[in-house]
Amino acid sequence: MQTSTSFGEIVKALREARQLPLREVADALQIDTSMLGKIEKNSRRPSRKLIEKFAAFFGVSEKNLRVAFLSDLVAHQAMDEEDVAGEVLKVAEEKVAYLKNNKKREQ
Amino acid sequence: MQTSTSFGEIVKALREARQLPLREVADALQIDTSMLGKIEKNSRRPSRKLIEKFAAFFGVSEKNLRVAFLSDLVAHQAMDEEDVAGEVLKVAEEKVAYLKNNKKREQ
DNA sequence: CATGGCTTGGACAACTTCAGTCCAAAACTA
DNA sequence: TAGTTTTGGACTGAAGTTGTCCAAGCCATG
Repeated sequence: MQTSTSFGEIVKALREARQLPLREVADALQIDTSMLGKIEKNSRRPSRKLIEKFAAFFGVSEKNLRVAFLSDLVAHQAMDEEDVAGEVLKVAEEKVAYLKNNKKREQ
Repeated sequence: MQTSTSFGEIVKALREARQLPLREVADALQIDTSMLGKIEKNSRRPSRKLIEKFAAFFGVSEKNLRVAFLSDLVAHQAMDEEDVAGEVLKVAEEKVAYLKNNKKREQ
């Protein structure tokens, strides 16, 4: 699997590998067929709960799915200012490190 | 200036370095005093237009302010799932590179 | 070509989120 | 104590989102 694969593409690939129609997967996850189709096209976002269901249903790592989903969001947010997207992510990393540190000390 | 400085902290530092009260800066930028106070506390987000005004008013790099602001957003979004925040940013970088590539080819 | 299931996407209502403002209380200064 | 600054609660209107319903398009197979 490529790393630059959107959450929707991953879910679609998993479904097609099992040769299941949207309807069946949607039923299993208790969502609308149309909703699932949109998630696969990245035009609707899965809730965290739904990501868990995907992981359970397809038997894949929930953590990986969460990373795939969140990195989509983050990447697109960074691309809001395309010219500085790379720098934004670099600085964000420093901030994350800083925030994690702070949290530790608060405990 | 530290790199892990929030947008609000930067703005506040700039204002205090000039010894200006919130009111004066707010008037210059044509926003509510309370709004500016909240922006300095990172509890309200500046619009892009406002970021431009900040840069112009304080005579600092607009790009730097945009990076500071967006990286705040991105860092906090990544921290929504603290346990995978680092990985999220790493994958997001790959996705950004990928998206930029795609855009180039489309031209 | 007709019937069936599959996929796609527009329209919509319910809901959530958020910027921006107003106002009053608290904090500070002189 | 008066005047100024800072803080934050409450609120409104605007914008965005979610999840669903429905209809049209698609593509197999009989």
